Amino acid sequence: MSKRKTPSSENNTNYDFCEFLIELANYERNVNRNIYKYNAYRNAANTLAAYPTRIKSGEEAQKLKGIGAKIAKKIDEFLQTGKLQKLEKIREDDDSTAINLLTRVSGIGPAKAKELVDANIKSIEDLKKNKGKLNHHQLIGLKYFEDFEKKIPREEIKRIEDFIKTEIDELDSEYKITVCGSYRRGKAESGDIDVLITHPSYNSKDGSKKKSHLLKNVVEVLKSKKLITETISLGDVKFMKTCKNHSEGCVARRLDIRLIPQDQYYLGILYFTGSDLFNKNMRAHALEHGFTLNEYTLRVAGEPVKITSEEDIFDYIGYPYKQPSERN
DNA sequence: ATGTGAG
DNA sequence: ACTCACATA
Repeated sequence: MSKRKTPSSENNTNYDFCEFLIELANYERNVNRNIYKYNAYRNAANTLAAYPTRIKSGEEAQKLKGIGAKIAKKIDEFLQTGKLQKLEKIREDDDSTAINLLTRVSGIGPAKAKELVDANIKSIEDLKKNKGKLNHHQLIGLKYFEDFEKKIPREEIKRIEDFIKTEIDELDSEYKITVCGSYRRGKAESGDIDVLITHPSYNSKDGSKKKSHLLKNVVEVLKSKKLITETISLGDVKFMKTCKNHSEGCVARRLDIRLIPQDQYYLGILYFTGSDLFNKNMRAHALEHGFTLNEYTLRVAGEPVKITSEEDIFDYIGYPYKQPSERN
């Protein structure tokens, strides 16, 4: 999974326009720190992505909501020349490419990247010479810069899954463990490993009770067994770190472990299995039928519905059940 | 309390 | 879209 989101893609006759608009949007956000222009370009891209027919001129596009004279002009230029002067310049610009590079380091976002570039730190090499400017998370991102961009083969995740299940079962057999994300959707490779755990003693209703030890204990075991080698962050419910798999030539991986209250487990699994687009569509369907669906609860008229399986959620909102592999 | 970053 | 963790002030 990459850090940047690329939304509008398939069966979109205006895909090429959307592409350059999104590139411009990212430039405005990451380099100029102008969130308004960013939103304007994103809006325009979404409008064009939803438009059923091929746009033939800027004039035609300008009739659409969110597209004004400036974007219309760019569409004309793109139609006539196949490219944009402005984008060509941006792609050549030193600071702009440096910011795009630095932003690929986990923990470095647009703000930090800009700060670094302003201090004339523009490459991974420069970063290594200026570790003092980085926080804990960013240091790990730098250390494993290459590793974290490598995809994780399905078989490796499977081995890690089995390992975690075995070790945790030994710790406390009442834990339930599910590996979600694209792995659960059956993909041959994934960007990271997303593990959801729950325990019968942890319920969203017993509120104030601190249950963080349930997550910490798991992390401790996996640390002692050398699966977890570094911790990026460790909160009460969410935990991210890197793990090394000895048999895989020591590539560091991102492992994300979340503790979910038992009564919200299936909603969590649904949410973290994705895909993003699938979730979006399913939530939209829920809304149309008077439900609200999020990561934690399914509600009818504000009242939470009791869920005891993933199928339950589909049943309640009248959405045809889809196997994880059909949610791509 | 606020900004940042991740997912 | 929304929430969480962390680092500052």
